Amino acid sequence: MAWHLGRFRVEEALLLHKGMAMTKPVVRFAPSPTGNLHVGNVRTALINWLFAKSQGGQFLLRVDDTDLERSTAEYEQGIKDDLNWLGLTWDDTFKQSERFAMYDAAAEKLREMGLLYACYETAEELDRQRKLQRARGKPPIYNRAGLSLTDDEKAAYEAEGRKPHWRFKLSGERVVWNDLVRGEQAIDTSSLSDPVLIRADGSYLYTLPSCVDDIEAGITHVVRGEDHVTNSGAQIEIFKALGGTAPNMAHTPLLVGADGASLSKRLGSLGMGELRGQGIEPLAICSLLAKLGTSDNVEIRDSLDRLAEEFAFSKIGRAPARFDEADLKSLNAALTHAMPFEDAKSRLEALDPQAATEVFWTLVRENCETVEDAARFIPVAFGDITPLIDAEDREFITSAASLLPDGDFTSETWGAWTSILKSETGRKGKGLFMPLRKALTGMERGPSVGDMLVLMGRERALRRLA
RNA sequence: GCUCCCUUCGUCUAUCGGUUAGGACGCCAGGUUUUCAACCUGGAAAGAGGGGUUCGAUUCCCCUAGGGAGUGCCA
Repeated sequence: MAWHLGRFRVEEALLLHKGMAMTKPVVRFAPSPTGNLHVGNVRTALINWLFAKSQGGQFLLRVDDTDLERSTAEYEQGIKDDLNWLGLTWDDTFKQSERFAMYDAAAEKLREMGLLYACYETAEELDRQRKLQRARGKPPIYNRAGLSLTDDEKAAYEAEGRKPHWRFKLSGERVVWNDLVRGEQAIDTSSLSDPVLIRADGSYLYTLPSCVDDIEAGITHVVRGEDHVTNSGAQIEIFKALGGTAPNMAHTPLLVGADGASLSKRLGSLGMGELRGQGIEPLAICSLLAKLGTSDNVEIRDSLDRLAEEFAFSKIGRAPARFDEADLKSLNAALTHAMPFEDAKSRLEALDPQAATEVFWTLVRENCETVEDAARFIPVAFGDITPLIDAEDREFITSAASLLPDGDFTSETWGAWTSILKSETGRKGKGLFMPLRKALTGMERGPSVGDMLVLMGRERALRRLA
């Protein structure tokens, strides 16, 4: 037993030592401004952010807008707005479209090394080749024809008016890394096509700029979805060719829909704007996305900092996790039930200034799944409702009205009133309370009637009992 | 087609060969002397299938099935 303890101490000390020796992580989230953020994107952003914060590191926002055609300023702003709304603030941000000179220099370096070569096939030709290979049961890998082109042949293509696109020459060897989520990971680059780095129109695909920026920004960890694992294999070779060391890699399993099928079809309706419009709180989204697919229980957390404290790559599983909107709603309900008035205040004001009081909020919040649900109870307290009075209860309600205690309503009123009613009418339990609830609030469910009674006041109460 | 990854209650998961297979969410029942919510107590609920290895497999290996991803001049 003693040596056991001793051994644990040693391991712990080693871990501690490693942790202290490790430089603070720098991570980045790199969306393309060609659309809005959806839950999958947000999860990647969140995991990066949580990891950075958990280690006291930096979280950078890199706008991958090398595709000038599809990128828009609106989407870029939308992404930033969404991240801010979620609380995923960044330490620094930059756009790839402002750094073409750096990419040009990197491309030139690769050309000089003989690792970037010109190819002249058209997209259609390449497509045909791939189909042919596939039909023969072979993997559709680029045949590297461009690599053996003579200067004359290239000149002939250029004379035809063809412009080259440029591919990176993969080593053909196995690239191995220790993935923070997947463990030891190996990609056989001989099973990959040499990636196109520069299009025929001279524009860059994300592959090279991403590596250049990661090196330049000192990115220590690339954290993204597992749809990027093969990209990582190729990019590690690019990192090395450019003289950098590849960052640590972490590839998280993708999210799937509640039915276990791909989430992609649903993503359109699950933008942050949509969720916000449904009254979903940022923390509900972050809590779910931070815990889903991990060994932690999926529970609401009251702050991003708390989520960061609990974050660890080792908790993330390797199987795809199901994203269910119903889970989001129930987490949001839990958050709403306990939400402090201050957090709800401005939104209550937007519903109705009268409703923006602490008394009202703490009374109704446990019956709300979203802050906006409070709207249902505003007419009960401050306006008019249609009383629900069943024929068989008519007589009871009339006598109830006549027995209403005098004076202003207080927290004592309800108890006093119902006690009298109980002895006068012989009614008790549900038979006593439910008719009163339905008459006074017009609903079968809701917050405590006694408290609502105080809020609505004598005049409204009498009107409803009449 | 080919390559990679995955498969434990409905869901997220724990289990580092020997457990009454544990927890959480959800669900069901009861309680808390009106409802809802919250809370408390209890309950139902799982190792995809088939082969091995082993004294013993949820755990290790293989096959099958199912799911995810990649295989782009997308990211």
